[in-house]
Formats: sequence, C-alpha cells, structure tokens
Amino acid sequence: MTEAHPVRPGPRRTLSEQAILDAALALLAELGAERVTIRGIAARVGIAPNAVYTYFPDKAAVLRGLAEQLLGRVHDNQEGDSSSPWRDRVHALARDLRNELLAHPGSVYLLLGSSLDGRNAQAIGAALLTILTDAGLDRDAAADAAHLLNVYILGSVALETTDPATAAGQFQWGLDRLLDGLAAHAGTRRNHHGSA
Amino acid sequence: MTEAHPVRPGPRRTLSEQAILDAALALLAELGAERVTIRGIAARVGIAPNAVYTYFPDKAAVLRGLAEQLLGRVHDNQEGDSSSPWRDRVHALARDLRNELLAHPGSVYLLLGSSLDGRNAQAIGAALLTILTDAGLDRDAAADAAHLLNVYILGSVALETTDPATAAGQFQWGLDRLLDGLAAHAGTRRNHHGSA
DNA sequence: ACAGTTATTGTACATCGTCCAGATTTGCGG
DNA sequence: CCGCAAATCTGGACGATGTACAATAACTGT
Repeated sequence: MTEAHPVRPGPRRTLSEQAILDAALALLAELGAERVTIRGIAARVGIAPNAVYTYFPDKAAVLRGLAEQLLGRVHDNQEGDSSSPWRDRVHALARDLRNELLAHPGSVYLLLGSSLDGRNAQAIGAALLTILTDAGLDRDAAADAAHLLNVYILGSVALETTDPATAAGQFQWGLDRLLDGLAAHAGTRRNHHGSA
Repeated sequence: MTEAHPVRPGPRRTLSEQAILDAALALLAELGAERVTIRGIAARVGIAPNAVYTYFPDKAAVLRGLAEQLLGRVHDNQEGDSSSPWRDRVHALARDLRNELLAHPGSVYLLLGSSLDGRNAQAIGAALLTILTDAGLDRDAAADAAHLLNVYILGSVALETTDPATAAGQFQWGLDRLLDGLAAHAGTRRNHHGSA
C-alpha cells in the first residue's frame, strides 16, 4: 500500500502532507474555518509559509485534502453492520457524518465547496448506494437517492451551523420523512424520472 | 409607506443602501461571489471604499442585505396561486427559489452563511408554512417540514453549484420523494417527534 | 453666525495568498 | 569522487483584502 516513491534528488522533506493536514484540522477545530490559513498552518508545523507550497499547489488543494480527511474518519467508523435493516444503516451513517461535521465548525462549507469526488467521498457514496439497493431501489433511483441524502445531511448541518436553534430532533424527523418517501418509491417501483 | 425620516444634520447622502446592494448584486452576477468586495462595490458606485461603512456596519451586513434582496425577488414572484394543490405550490416555490439561486452563482453560500431571519426569509418561511398546514400537517410538523424543504433546496443548489453534473431532473425527483414522505406523514398524523 | 452632527476622503495597518530569487541539500551519471 | 540537476526551504516582496483613524466639507437647528 506504500507508494512506489519515484526516488527524487533534493533534500529530504522535513514534513509530510499528513502533517500539514493535521495542522489544518487542528486549526479548524480550535479557531474555526476562517482561521485555517496557510500562514497559520506553517507557523504551527514550524516552517515558512511558502514552504507549504512544496506539499500542496495552493490553498484550495489543502482544503480539498482536509475535506477528504474528514470524510475518511466517517468512513472508518462505518464498517461491519451489513446485517441491520437498511433504515438503521442509513441512520447510522447520517449520524456519524453529522457528528463529524458538527465537531469541526465550518467543515461543511469545505465539503460543499470542494466537489465530492475524492476517494473517501466516493467510498461513502458507494456504501450509501449498496444500502439503498438493498432497500429495493434500482440503480438509477439509488444514485438519485444517495444524492438526495447527501444534500439533506450537508444542507442540514450547514443551516444548523449558522442557526443553532435547529436541533437534532429536527434532523431525525426530516430524515425519517425522507426515508418514508424513499421506501414508498421502492414499494411502487415504476417509471423513473417520468411520472407527472 | 415612506419612512418617517428623523431629519438629521450633516451633508446629504450621495447614495442609498439600495444602491450599495444593487452594486453588490451586479458584482455577484458578473464576477462571482469572491469578487463581491467592499472596494469593488465602492468603485462601482463611485465612492471611497470606507464610505460604504456609512451605509452598512461591516461586510457581513452587506452580504446579509444582499441575501435578503435575493429572497425578496423570489417572494415577489410568488403571489396569487392559493387555489392549486399543495404539491404544485411547493413545486412552484422551490422552482423559483432554485432558479434565483442558480442565476447568481455563489448566492447559495450567502444564504447558508447568514441565518435566515430577515424579513423576506421569514415571509417565504410563512408562505411555506401555510402551504404545509393546508397539506394537513399540524403546526409543529409543518415547521419541521418547512425547515426540511429549506435544507433540501439550499443544499441541492449548493451541491449543484460546485458539481454541475447534477441536473434539474435529480432535483425534481428528490423533491418528489420528500413530498411523498410528508404526504404519508400528513395521512397517518400520529405522535410527533416520538415514534422509534 | 455658531455649534453640533454627519458624509466622505486620504491614509494607514494588519492579514491574507502567492510569487521570486537565493541558499542548501540530496541523488545520480560520469 | 565530482560536478550537475533537481528538490526543499527561507527571506522578502507584491497586490488585494477588510477596516480603523483623522481631517475636511456639508448640512441643521439655535
């Protein structure tokens, strides 16, 4: 699994990309999203600000990596419960993702900003997709339903971040209404993207 | 309806708050969200950058006003169709809001960032609420359902902005699943926020 | 006419992302 | 073993940002 390192000349790196991402995550957790700055990261790991550009081409790339790292944690928590009913599995995944996002204020905007095409993002998407096909949705419907759930979870946390009045109960209620709609669709199982 | 103006001393204002917001909206439409800058607005209306602080206390306030202005347009388009079935009414409102947000790239993040407590925001929320009570939901359920729809619409456009692969058909499909879930709940009509 | 209040400007500061030029360190081919 | 090319890091700088401060000009009520 360790990469086949194209042994380059030049001095050895004093850090790893992971160290950069760890520092960025720490800043995100401690000081909020707008304090996640190249200069702050550099100061925290003890290098000059521009040395960060040895590891990432620009700040957007750092933020993409950070988003990926957050999704990675969710995906790790989410392993061996393929026997429970599908609604419970969706609930578990939604809960984990929501908790991870709420634990790091501002991280939602990272995910909303960097299109979800990273490895961990696709892994979570795939997990969601198998759950939904298990629920009785065909391939197209499962893809749309996965998108729908993504939208709901991310949007929900985004609004909850700026307006703390909304609570966990509201999240669960909406999720259940949503799953009701999906279950009904899995039951009827007719023309997709078609009916009036 | 014109405000009772508490005639203050000092020179007349060369502009109005509306002029500032119009300039901000123009910048948003033409150059994107990250180019909506105090200095840019000031240059466009022909005043010094810091003169903007006569009209708004800081940039965040300008962005809040901008978000409100966008919602105002939606609310204006949305007037006299209280006879159609409730699903059609929700569809119409969702379509208008989505179109307005897609017309101004980056405006979604404005709404997600500035908690939706402005006058126009509350007006739209109230409109949604009456539609949903017409649909047969009790007051608490209607409030949660309105929040659910807000989350879906905003989240959907946010993801669509960064990932243009998602299309209008997907939006409609998800919205219909969601409305199915709400309709089912309006039918059963039992303990709210309670069942396992 | 005077005094108080306000709008606007010029200037300045801190902070940001990022580029550029050098110095230094490493691996590889001769 | 020795230079050459490549890669890392630093110091310094540039432009852009939001915004504070002081001064000036315009206006209102006394």
